[in-house]
Amino acid sequence: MTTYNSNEIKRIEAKWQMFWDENKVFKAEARSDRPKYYVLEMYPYPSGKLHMGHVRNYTIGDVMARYRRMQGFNVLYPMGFDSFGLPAENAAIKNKTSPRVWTDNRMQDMVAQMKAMGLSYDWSRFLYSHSEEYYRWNQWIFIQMFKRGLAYKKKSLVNWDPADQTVLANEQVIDGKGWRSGAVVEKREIEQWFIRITDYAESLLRDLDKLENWPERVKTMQRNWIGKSYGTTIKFDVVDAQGKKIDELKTFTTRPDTVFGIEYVVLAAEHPKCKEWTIGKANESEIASFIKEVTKRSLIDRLGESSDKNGKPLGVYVINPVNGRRVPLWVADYVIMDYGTGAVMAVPAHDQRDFTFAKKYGLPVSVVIRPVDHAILNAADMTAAFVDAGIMVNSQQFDGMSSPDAMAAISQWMESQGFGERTVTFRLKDWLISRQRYWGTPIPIFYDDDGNPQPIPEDDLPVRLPEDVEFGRGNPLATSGSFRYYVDKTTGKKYRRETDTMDTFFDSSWYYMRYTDLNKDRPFHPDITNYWMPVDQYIGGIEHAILHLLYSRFFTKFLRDLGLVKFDEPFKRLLTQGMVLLNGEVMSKSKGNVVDPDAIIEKFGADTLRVFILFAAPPEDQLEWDDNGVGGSWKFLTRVWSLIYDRYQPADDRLKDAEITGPARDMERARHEAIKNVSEDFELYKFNTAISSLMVLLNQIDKFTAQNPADQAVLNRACRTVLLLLAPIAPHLCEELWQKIAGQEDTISRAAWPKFEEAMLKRDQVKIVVQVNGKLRGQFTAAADAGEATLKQMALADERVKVFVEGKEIKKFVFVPNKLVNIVVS
RNA sequence: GCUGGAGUGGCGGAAUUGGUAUACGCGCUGGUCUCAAAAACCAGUGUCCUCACGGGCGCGAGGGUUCAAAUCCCUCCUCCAGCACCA
Repeated sequence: MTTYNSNEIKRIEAKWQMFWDENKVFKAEARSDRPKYYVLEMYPYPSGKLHMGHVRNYTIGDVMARYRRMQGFNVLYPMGFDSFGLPAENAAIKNKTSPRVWTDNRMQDMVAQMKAMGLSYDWSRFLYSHSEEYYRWNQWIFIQMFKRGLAYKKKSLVNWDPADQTVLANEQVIDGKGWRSGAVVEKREIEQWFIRITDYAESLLRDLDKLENWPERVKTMQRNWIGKSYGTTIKFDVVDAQGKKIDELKTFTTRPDTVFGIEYVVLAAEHPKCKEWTIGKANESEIASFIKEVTKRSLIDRLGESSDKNGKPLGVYVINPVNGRRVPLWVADYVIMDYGTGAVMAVPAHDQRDFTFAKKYGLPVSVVIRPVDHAILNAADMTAAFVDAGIMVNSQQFDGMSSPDAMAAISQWMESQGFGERTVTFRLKDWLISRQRYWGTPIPIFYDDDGNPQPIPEDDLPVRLPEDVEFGRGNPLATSGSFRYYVDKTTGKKYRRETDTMDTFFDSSWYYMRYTDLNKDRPFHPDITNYWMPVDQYIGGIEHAILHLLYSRFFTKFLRDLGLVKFDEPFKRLLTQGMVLLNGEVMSKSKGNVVDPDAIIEKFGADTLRVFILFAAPPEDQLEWDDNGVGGSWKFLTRVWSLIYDRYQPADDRLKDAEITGPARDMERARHEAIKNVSEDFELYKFNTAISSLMVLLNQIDKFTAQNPADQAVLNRACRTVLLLLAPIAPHLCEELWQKIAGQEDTISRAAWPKFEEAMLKRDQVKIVVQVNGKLRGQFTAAADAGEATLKQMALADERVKVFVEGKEIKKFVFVPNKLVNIVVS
């Protein structure tokens, strides 16, 4: 017998990886009578090498894919790369190469590692977003959005790095400086491209309810992100110091019950009216410099931990429409322009922010709701705002009402009076997709003579990334001689071209549909895509809970509205795997606490790595790396190897269930139990307990000795079952034994998943546990399905039980069939 | 602060239609084999009392419901994650 050692493993694993590849074992059928199943992992960024997080992600997906194939599904299980993005460009600058060369090399390395892990991808469907065939259709989708008004350009305040000449994301600004250049970042108002995802806010929120097999956590995060709130928009007359009406202003509130307590109204610094209303006034320059100062600070800075609030009175006033009171208008840094209307009615008595602000600037506080259990709430004594529900006071006809009732009554009344309107507001903002960077999909737009954006004709797609560019000084596209102009083919006229590229989240919002049909002449074929989609099982990190998963849902709804697809949610079942930790900390290169998957594969093989990563923790939990645990997984596979080698003997396996008796019957029952447990666990991704069930079965095999040919047949069955159940988890070892020992001709990857029979799980004798007053006092074996009377008699005959029952009155006898009895005594 | 999730041996974790708490694995202890070590194999391993038989106590804390609670209810504590001046 060959021993299962490092060298042997390398030979076996390489052998089967080559076999799978050459025989296209995992190729998905284009059309099939079999039911389809689409398993997908979030495609990775080609960072260089696989880390344990990838290993965990792909191992889970691979087990699901292999399991479904064995169950008879036509499985689609593809892989690709999210290969555009800033790191490639930075690496290219650093290493004096092109982003394309750098990226292609990284991808090649990672594909080799994926193959070494034995992942059963259909490599004929490989894709990557920097291929022209892919980004061409990215551009096409963008144009469809543009044509329908969903992609638009608007001025927006962004982080500008003056050294690198590019816009930076908020995450790339550290302590007010660019992360790479170290230059102090400026705030600039620049025209940017946005996608009107807010048009879909309502359906993105509503359809979360359809996603029964998504983690509650992810759905909650998306709900919070979309942030729907019901409230009232109130219209105020704006008057000057003399009381003359000069304009109107709208505010949004979720607390219409507090309108009688308004003491001032605040505008965000970005609100255009701040400047307009102070032009030519004495405070014009004071206000202008305040606005400049506030807007200069980054959003993170402004809304950070500090609860310090700053503001200035504008010198104009508004009239509260509910009681005719004139209150001052302020500008302050605690109001956000892009939520609601950018203007807020301030009620210091009943909102903590307004309270803090009012105290700081000596503004009055007036109570309009009192606590239910206090007759009075005195504004002078308040140290914090009263934000709970209560009883209305100082609110005219609404006095005495409960504040929740008043909320409805007041908004209704304001609506009938014409100055209020019930409104729904979302926190979700439009998606800024333009980047002043090279390594991304060029936005397919040119500007006509009037400067209006026009789509590049679809015949001219793709808008290719030029190769003859210079890196290191801002966006190479903006300085490229060949790229900057679009030439109309028929007229020969030159137009200025859009030189921004797209956020890579745009690329990743539909790649899962592209896998279903990689034809170069279309993004995908509706019929084929409708066959495969939605993705039945999607697996990825929780860090994408909002961005990627929300954008993908949006794309799906958009493409459905275009009539291209028939489904409206892309991912039926979602699994978010937990992080891999070392000594309680997330593995990261910068911390230097990484375990290299290659090193583990080198020493123990891919199968051991796969077993460990699945066995160490349930997939959604954090996983603590443990070298000893890896040793345990290794030992388990070694036992499978040597035990099956040792025990499997050619025998006549034709055997009727009825002929199986004695210890063989127990062996056979253990086999059926294992099939049941593993199958059920796989459905719920409980791979850790599935493996433990396999260990239990293996222990049973170890204990069982075959006395005759019938026993041997039973033993052989058990051995084959171990291989079949373990095949999705440790495929190389199982293929080898399946062929070599069990003498099977076809690959185990195509073998049928075993079935169990309920009848075989039944026992003739069952263990009955005896409790006295709920405490465990004894146990005995009885015939299955024995009646209450029999069990009572047997329980009372137990010596230990007697001690606790003797001399006492039996008040009650509790009986759980085939499980336990409980004798209740006084 | 809001939202979601979780607290079980020395460790990773099982067990939730209420019914033998700690499956499976790691570690540890003892043993077999060996000149020795490693590997492998066998036995033991919640805790306290007891030579032992056996018993008390044990699933974050406290209470409750029940014949019976890790599981259901109430109050509280701790940890993790996400969001956070959203009006």
